[in-house]
Amino acid sequence: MSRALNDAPHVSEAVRRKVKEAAAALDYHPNLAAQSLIARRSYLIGLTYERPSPSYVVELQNGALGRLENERYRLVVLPFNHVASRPEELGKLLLRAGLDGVLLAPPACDQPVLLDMIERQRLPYARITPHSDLDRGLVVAMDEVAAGHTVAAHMLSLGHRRVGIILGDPSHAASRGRLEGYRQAFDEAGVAIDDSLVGTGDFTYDVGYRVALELLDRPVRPTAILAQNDDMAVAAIAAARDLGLSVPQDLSVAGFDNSEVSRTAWPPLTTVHQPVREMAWDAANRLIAMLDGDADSDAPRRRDHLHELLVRASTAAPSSAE
Amino acid sequence: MSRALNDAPHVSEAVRRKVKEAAAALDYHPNLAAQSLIARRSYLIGLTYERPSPSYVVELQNGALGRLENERYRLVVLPFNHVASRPEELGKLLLRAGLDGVLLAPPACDQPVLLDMIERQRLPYARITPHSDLDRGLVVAMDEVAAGHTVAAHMLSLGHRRVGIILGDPSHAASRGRLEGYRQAFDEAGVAIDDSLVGTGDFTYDVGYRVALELLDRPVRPTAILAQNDDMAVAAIAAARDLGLSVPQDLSVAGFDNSEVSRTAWPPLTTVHQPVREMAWDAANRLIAMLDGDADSDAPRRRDHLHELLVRASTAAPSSAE
DNA sequence: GACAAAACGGTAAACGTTTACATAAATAGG
DNA sequence: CCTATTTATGTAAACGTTTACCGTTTTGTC
Repeated sequence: MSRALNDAPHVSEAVRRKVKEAAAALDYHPNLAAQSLIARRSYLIGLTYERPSPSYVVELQNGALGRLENERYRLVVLPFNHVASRPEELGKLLLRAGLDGVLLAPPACDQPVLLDMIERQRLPYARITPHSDLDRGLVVAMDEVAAGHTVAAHMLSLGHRRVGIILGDPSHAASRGRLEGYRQAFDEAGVAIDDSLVGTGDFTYDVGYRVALELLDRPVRPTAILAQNDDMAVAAIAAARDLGLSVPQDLSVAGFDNSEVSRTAWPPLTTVHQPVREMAWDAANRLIAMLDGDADSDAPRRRDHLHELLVRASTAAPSSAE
Repeated sequence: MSRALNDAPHVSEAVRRKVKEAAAALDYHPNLAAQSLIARRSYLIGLTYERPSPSYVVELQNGALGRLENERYRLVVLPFNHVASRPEELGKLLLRAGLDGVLLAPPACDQPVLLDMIERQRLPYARITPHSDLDRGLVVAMDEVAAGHTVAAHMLSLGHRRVGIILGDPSHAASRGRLEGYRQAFDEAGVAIDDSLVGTGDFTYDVGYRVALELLDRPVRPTAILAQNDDMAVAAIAAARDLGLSVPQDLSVAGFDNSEVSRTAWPPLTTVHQPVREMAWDAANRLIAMLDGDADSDAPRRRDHLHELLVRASTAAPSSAE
């Protein structure tokens, strides 16, 4: 009888014990499908991602699993690349997987088509570090402003004053947030941002390289470059090298994302690490809260986590000759 | 009507189309719990592992996912470390997760207690690279003999004749298999294994170091060492360095496993890579075959995959002075 | 055009739980 | 001791599918 197993009221202690003993003796396990059917819940949470970097995927997964541990929920992994690459395909897969909710990491979390499909079916979801539509659904992100502030403050504290900036794609919220953080740090240090030293990239290596060349070609060269992601930062290092400048002696460079390339680059890149595990934990946490109905309606739909600055060999104090 | 959606016979084309259109219009998705209930299947396959190495986990997962793609089955990840570390706990979790089958990677696949529990509940399972009880359940492994052969043949082909061997824990099947492979390669090359140059370790760094010191202390020093895993191989490198020998000039060293340390060691270690992805694919494949009932009863319960030799900087021809 | 056979469509039982409800038993109050 | 109240237990409906069964319609053959 289900009442005994589930510690429901209106059942005597004696019967409860007997039932439980019998269940243990037969090693009986309740049928989850039947429970799901009646509860109208599968107790399955999906996780989609596409990042090729193993460490990212594992961090993401472990974060979510950490929250799901000791819960009834189980984690189903649904990587994007294992499916046709069209968001509609992923959407169908998600909707057919019978999930109670889904965690969306980039790039799935930024597919409006996918979000439309999911919302249409009323499938609860949480987005991890989305780059656009930041007010849609439950969002867990990094505080880009704070991160930008930290990395800029690091450069300024080393003594750099002529600092070049390579922006990412202006349509990305991260790009604007990081720039805002730079601004705050410059303001606090009483240093003005030299607009002629601000170039606009698009997060790709190639464009980053071109912008870096332009910045380094100025009559008064910057002593440091803040790039809004690692790809553009390594492009800046390459550009510097091609101009006969060495990093960090002649030029300090900092990136963003703690990507694989930031570690393998030479010199290794000072960069900002996203607290992936923590964010995934939080995303799972808020999704569960939503599913279990004890969602604070006054809880913010978006939550920002703190970054971590990784100081590596690509930044140093400007040489006194400068 | 379910017959129309499921392309069952005895339903007219017209009705079928109409039903399908209506279903699409309402974007109806069949309730998986109800389907599971009647089919007595959850279409969930579990994956347990404990390896801290992200690349291993991702390879494992991607291999399994690669096979599950386009199947009804979904993959549920159940890492060991996220649970209490006792195998009984993991067993309970597995049995309660309502899985149709489970893929067991080390160390879970080597827990007799766990296997007992799983078998008792008739939960189908496949073991990936088990180290003991190799004839229990469905087993997907690396052909250790072939791998041992390859790495030994590599050493011999470089010209080494006095080759030291550091065995792993003799109770591990891998240890015996790899040694057998060494033997075959030596036989083929017409070189005798010098028993005085064979030491027994236990796969740990410390013991590996001690054994390596002993081997290198012989009056006639070996020019190469075959270690049965990477930890012991890097221990051998350390031992050589402590004796003033440089690798690979004075001593060539090869390991096994392509572990993290084999890449970060200096010099990077020549080692044998397990085809993890491929094995996970195969494990999922055979598990599915079993679940779907089209299991060849004459198919072997164990399958060996081919390794991959990674030649890196720790092996070279013996210096002519030797 | 009649008959057999095949194709089709409707109905209901079954899957294994939970839960609401009804009934029965125990307890308490008058 | 009887009634009112609480507490315990049994029963049946419900969850959303699939499938077996049965009756009806269509098709094909002579």
